Amino acid sequence: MENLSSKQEQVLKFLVDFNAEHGFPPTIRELCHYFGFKSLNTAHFHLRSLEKKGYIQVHPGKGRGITLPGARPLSERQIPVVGRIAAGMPILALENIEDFLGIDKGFFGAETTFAVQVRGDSMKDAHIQDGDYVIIKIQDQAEKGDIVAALIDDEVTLKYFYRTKNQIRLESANPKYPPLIFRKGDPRSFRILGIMIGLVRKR
Amino acid sequence: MENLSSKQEQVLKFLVDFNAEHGFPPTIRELCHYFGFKSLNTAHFHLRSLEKKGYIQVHPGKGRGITLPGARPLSERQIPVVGRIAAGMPILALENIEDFLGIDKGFFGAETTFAVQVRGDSMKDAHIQDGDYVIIKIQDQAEKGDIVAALIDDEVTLKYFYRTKNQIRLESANPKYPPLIFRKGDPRSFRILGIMIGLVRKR
DNA sequence: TGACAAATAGAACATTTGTTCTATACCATG
DNA sequence: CATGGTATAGAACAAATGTTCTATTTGTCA
Repeated sequence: MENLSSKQEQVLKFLVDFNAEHGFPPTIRELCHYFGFKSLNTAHFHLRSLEKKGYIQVHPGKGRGITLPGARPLSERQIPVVGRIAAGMPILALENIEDFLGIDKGFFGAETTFAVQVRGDSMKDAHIQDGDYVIIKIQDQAEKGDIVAALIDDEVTLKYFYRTKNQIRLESANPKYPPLIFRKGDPRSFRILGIMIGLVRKR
Repeated sequence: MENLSSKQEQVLKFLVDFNAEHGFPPTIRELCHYFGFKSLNTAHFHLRSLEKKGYIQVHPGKGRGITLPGARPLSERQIPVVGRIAAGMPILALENIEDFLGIDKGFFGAETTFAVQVRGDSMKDAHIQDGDYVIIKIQDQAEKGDIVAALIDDEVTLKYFYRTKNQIRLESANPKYPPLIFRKGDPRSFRILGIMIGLVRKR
């Protein structure tokens, strides 16, 4: 992105601050007033410069029609909670999404993430409780020892991942549950959805 | 807060969505258009109702002058991470705040919250790991069995809380650590900061 | 020095946007 | 049945806001 002059930076900062405080952007006149400009055109000019450099979006003719970066639809900002995944569906198909967590994507350090709510105590030795939301970074590869979300038939499971030459082993973090072993030709469909990068617990 | 009629809820949702998508609130006419209202007054009326019930703020005379609930400066929206607490300081004094978690206050169901990052394994049987952020709702009372954040001298500690007639007992969730007992006249200063209502783990 | 971008001023004008007043209809509740 | 909250329509008007055009100043860079 092109660099900003110091004045332009000040203007951008004002826009961001104003927006954070009021919930809507300032008018051109408010901008003028804040900086003591005596001409509307001065403010207008700065807005156009900022737009040309890609820092903001100006919507001609609309009052307070300024879009600042970071303004995206809620559904693109929050982490979706995925329930049962219909066979063949992409993970993030709307049909699979039960809810959203009020947490910015990116908070956990990855943009393509989803969450699953854990049921049962099969991961208790990894300090994952019944009801916890586990944050999964979407990727189809995993390293040994990763906690992965895997899709077995149309069920999402959370397990430790291990692989040897000719088999994949999924282990629970609870000795009560036996490991799941997949060899070539296993009739169950199997797919890695992603690896665990975080956890959220309410209560 | 007063309850909303279903129509009012729809309007509020539209306001929130519109704002998230564009970065500024809609005009009354845009509201009309979206819902197919044929009179400006219909939209105007809904805005006033929502304001009366405390869900939004309308700024008379200002174009797109609607402030939605989540519109506050970042520092007022995010959960502060508190480190060491200087003696006598209020918990949320700036001096005590190390960082912010990119999570809306209120996500965990309480407005006055803070987070502490857990060190050590003293709460491991409660499925709380070294490095986890524990979300604390600020209050100076606790019930037996609550996990509380307590200030002992100027150190923040996380423990199970129990009290009997004449003593307070703080237990770890790890048999390795002995309980802490407070009786009247204990030379250490003691204060409950709040109770645990959530947890966030990265990695 | 000439060219050019950044910054600013002033003013007229066109649009967009909010306000207010008057009415009507429906529904629940006492 | 009267009352009050919710929901809606229509219209005239007032205020807020964006647009555009013309100029001037200043500093940088070739």
